[in-house]
Amino acid sequence: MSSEIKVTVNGTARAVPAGIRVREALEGAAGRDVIAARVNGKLYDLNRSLIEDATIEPVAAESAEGIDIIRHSTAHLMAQAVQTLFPGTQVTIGPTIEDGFFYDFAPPTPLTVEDLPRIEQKMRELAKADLKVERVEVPRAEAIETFDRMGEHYKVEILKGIPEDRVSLYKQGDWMDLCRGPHVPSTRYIRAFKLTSVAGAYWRGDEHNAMLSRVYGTAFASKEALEEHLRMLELARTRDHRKVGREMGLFLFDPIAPGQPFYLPKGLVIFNQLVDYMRRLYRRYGFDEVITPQIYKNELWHSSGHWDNFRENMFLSPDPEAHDSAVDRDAEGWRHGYGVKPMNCPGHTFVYRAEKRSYRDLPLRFAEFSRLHRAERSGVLHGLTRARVMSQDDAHIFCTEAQIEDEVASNLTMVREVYATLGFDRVEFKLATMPDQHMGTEEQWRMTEEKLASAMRRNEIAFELNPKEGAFYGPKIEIYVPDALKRRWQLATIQLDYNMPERFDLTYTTSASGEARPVMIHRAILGSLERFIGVLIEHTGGVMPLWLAPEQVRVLSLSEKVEDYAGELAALLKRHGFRATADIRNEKLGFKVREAELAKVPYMVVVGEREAAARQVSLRLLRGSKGQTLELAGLIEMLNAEPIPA
RNA sequence: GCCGAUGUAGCUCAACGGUAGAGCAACUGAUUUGUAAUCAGUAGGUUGCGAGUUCGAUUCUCGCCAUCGGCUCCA
Repeated sequence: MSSEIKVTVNGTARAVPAGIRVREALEGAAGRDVIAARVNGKLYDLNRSLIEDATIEPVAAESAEGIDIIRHSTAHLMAQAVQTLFPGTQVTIGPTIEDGFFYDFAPPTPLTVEDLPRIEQKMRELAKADLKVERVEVPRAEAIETFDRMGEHYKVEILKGIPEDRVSLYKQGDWMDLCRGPHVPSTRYIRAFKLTSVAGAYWRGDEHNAMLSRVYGTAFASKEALEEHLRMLELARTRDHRKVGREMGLFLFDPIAPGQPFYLPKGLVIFNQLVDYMRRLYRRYGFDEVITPQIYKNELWHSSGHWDNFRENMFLSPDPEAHDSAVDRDAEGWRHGYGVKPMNCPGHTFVYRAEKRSYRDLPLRFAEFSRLHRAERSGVLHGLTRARVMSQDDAHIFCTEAQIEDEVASNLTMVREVYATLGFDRVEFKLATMPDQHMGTEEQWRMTEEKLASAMRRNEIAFELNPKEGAFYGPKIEIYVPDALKRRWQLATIQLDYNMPERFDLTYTTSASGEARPVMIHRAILGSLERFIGVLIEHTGGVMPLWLAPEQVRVLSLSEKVEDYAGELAALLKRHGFRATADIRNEKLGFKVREAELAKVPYMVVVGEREAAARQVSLRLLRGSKGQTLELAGLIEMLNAEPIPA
């Protein structure tokens, strides 16, 4: 090894002594905001020594990589604080996540939220102490011995699973952790963080393993960025659909029916408007709507595979006519009993089989909005976004192999149209490919995956791969939508299914008078109406476009004298097809305006004696302009001009 | 289901080992109102449910139910 190496920074190469630290090698390029560096493409600590020629790029704290490093270092800082405060606590893993980090601990007694302020305080002390973060490489066997001596059994288990002979340890003060790195040069670089919650989490995500205490937190390069993030979280809290739904009188939940919403009149307006919208699209895109039974004999679920794969999530009932309706679900009474459908697909195969199908009939597109019930485990319920009953804008397309691409392409066009209409302007697509457990040959899979990819390319859709995440019966396109609060939701999916047609022995007559098996495409665009409405409420904060607004116009009367005029106006608006009400209560205008604003009524129409005399209205828009005076015809015209998607 | 927390009036919250209180909402009355809360009064609770400890439980303990934050699963 020569005693000099060549480093290239910002395109300028120079010779430096071997063993120089990255920070020194960067020289002037390392400003105060640089926390790490990319060395020959790999992330390095600033404190790490260089032993060979290198091209070095500084990594700024604010960059995506920089923030990730800060979060990881903050997780370490937190672990150090926790182990200092709670002796006997073992550390496990502490990765960064989408907008923060967590660390799983095995403490003598579970951590609680009350512990967070103390932990944060200790973290601040440790950060202030400006502990140098040092990387040490040791043989794996030595690391195992070290952690074993420390009583860190989880770390030992992790180490045993690492293939490399040498591993890196990070030390700060008297604390040490196994870590790939890189990290900030010293704890002083960690200045903007907040611990957000504690939760139980299983070791390695397996419920058979020990329950650990997971502490979530977040960290940013600057206090300002942290505060911005906390503001977003606060906004998310105020927009929580469970809260907004109650305030706006859209739906309610009651312990008498866990996980199932009671749609109140106003909430059902939104539901029905969405369904109507999809029905209009179905006419244009060639879908036929059907309604299939809600409750089937369990023979169906045996055929479809749901009995084996989905039974835990189904509401089952013994045969009410059986003499012995045993409570044991494996007993005969249950096997020959009934199950409430959790999906529409098996039912649709019967619609397909209603006639002998020919290639000329295909593609057949059956849509259904029926309610589906799934016995979700109690701990996962979450308002409308995770319910036990839902209606999907579900459809199953039966087509030939050759038609797959066209059908998928057409549905992708529909997906984009729907999301653009509903105000989700960014949509992300992923292609989930063959999982390890799958039916059919690898060759078939590659071919059909290519069809899905090609359909996306035809729509000029850029997509990522989601390797091995397809269903066992076919690949799928996963569609993600980020909402106004920067959270990603998966609502829509398009899935190919070779399994269901097989199980129900579906066939069609080919042009050569032969028999062939159709392919089934499962697809939903809004996904479940319930979840979609929940997401829509949080996306919009409850402020709906006119066509979705439960109450579109509210006429606010100024005094008893114009009560009749207000009532007449509301009636007129209703005749024109609008959802209008009149607020003729004995209250001041300011009070009525406030209530209409809180109810998020898009159009407020104020009438006093002036307006009544001239047969006009004074218009106020939700969170917008006020005081515009209009003739009645002008008002109707204005309302009619609002877009209603077709 | 598992871990942690919570459950008091329709809603938001207070109280506390000694017969539960406020604001908003509701109802009644006064006020007749000009673009985000007019005033006064009335009514409203087996403190989630069930046990236990105690002279006495909303308060302490246990079980159940539900909810919240996660795990897991998924639309």
